[in-house]
Amino acid sequence: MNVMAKENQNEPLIDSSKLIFGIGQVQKITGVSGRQLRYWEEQRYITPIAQQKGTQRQYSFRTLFLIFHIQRYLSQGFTLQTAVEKANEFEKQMPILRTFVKAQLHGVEVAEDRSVIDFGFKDDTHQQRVYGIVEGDKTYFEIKNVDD
DNA sequence: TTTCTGACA
DNA sequence: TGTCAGAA
Repeated sequence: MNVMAKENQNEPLIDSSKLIFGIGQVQKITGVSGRQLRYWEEQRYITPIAQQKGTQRQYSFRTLFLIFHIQRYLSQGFTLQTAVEKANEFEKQMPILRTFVKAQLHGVEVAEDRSVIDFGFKDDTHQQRVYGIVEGDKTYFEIKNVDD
């Protein structure tokens, strides 16, 4: 049997809601120009934190993340409109992925050649256990019977 | 110094 | 989208 490292509980996460970025920071982090950010805002693709008239824009971590992905899709050749749609779609998938991973990630055993991710039992019968194998760039699943 | 809005050889 | 101007 493999000795899995039980390193769950990622509780102490930073309050992403308190992470605010100025337009200059966003430019450096995402590579998106201020001109583009203002244009995207004008097109209502992104929305800075509610501010008044000509004050400096502030972006939430959530928005920074969205901007990052829009830029990522743009660099892949998609049009701005499509990039925005894909970025928003990805954001919808995030909570689903988070929920699944948080519930199914039982442990990770790291090794140089072959790392193993423990996804727990396949089902309620607790007869088989699912493992995700990572060998360099190669990844695949492995299901083992829990025969004692 | 940085950011804001408006404009366009 | 870049870039320049004039102001904050």
